Amino acid sequence: MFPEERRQAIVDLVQRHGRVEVAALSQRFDVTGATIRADLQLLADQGVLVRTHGGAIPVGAGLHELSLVKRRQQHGVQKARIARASSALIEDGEAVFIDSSSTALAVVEHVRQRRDLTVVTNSLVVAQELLGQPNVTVVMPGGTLHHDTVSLIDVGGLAVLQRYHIAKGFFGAHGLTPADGLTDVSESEARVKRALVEMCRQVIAVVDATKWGRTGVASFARVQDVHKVITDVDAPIEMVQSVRDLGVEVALV
Amino acid sequence: MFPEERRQAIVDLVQRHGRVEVAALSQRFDVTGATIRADLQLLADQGVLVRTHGGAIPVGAGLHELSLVKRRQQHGVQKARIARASSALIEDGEAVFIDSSSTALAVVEHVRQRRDLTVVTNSLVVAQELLGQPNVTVVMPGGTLHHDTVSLIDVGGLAVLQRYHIAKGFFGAHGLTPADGLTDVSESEARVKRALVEMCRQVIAVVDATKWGRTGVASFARVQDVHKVITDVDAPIEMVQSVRDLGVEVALV
DNA sequence: ATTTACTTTCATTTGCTTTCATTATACAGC
DNA sequence: GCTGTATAATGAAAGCAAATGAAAGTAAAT
Repeated sequence: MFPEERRQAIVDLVQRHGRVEVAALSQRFDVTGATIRADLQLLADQGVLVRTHGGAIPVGAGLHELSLVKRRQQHGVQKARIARASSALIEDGEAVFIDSSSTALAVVEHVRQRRDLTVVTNSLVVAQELLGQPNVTVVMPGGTLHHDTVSLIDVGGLAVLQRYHIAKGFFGAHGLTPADGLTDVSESEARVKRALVEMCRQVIAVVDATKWGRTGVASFARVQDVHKVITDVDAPIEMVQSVRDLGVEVALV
Repeated sequence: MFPEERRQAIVDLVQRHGRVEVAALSQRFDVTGATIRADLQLLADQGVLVRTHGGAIPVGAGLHELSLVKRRQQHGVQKARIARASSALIEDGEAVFIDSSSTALAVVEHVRQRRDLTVVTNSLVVAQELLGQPNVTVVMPGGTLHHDTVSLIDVGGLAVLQRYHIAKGFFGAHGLTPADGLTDVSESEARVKRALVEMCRQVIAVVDATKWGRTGVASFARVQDVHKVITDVDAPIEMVQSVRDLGVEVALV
């Protein structure tokens, strides 16, 4: 059995059974726990499952609200810094896109002082945050509501955005590597982002240090498609360098 | 059982049962109180529940509660009755439209028990309420966010809905008269509703008694376009009669 | 000869329990 | 209504066993 097959089998098991244990898996596939742990690590990095002590559970097992709150709290300081640096790029009167990642969400808090802004977003949370900001026009694409990310995913719904000229797009990501570019955990999510990357004159990636070197299941932008990466100082320096070598500006805040 | 699973189960319990006790939880999961307390601490820190002496109680999700409170302020009893009667018309597996009026919003509360429902709505509040209902697929049109009604208004964005066959549409209104039909307070709002009336096989107007005889600035449906009016017993009887004379079913609840 | 897949070893971390001093709650007596 | 006391809940600290990640080693494939 190839490692790939084993990993696929693990994914199947965790989906179908709701949980897997390291010990059980190591027995079933006749490998040691260390190997299983490596597999689980890999799959967790890809966002396919969630690692626990002693095993793993499927992604999305937790309430969406829980995960949103959780994600919002994690790395709060770095996110706030990244968000502040990002919002400094926004100019009055522009149209910008803000995606449904938690890092991009943090950008919203800083757009309050801008005037006559148009914010395009597929995130209900972003839209909600901007409600009651009379200086900001919020535009949303149509689509089906995705429970985990609280966002609309449907490429067909993007047609309504055609007439807007979006100056800058702020994209979060599950992972960022020089080779795979920006990646996300689901193909459907990635499909929308891919289309939106096309529509933004400038693509700005907002990713904290933990995202570097991680690869999700679906990529939505190559590094060359990105105009600017905003990340924090903990980002691995050699990876930052190779992204810079590809001609992309990387800001460490 | 993994710690994550236990915590998830605690969240489920506190949501469903309204309260949990440390002693009961520690017995149920076969761990000591100290462990349960640590779990509750963690969940309380995340804002998922509120800690009390001896246990915990649920916390309503921010806007969720807000909208609930708001909704119950005015004509609560009538609206609830109208909503209950309306939701009785919905059948499992259907696609229905629910608009952004407060009366239509009340219908949402009753769709929880339906299976495999598709709800089309341009209201962020409706979408929000249905989040976390795995049995309901939420579809939204694209558009610009209207601050007052918290809804998306943009006829262009409706294209994404073309492929859905919407069985029933529940429309609130600012006013209803035999002559002017259903009217709303803004032309832009009415324009969307007009298009949506076209798309629904059955148009159901949900209006409390105060709406009868009132006319807003823009009408979005003639009385003949409506298949059913659901209102309360306080509706002026002679006006109800003239609507019935036009061949429209009027239910007084 | 080099890469890939895996195992073994081991110091560290995690999750949990137990113990204990402190604090909150309930309620009986005034 | 108040107050003191009994009872229960709490958080902190210490201890323990299982799980873990990192590193070094082994074997097979290319």
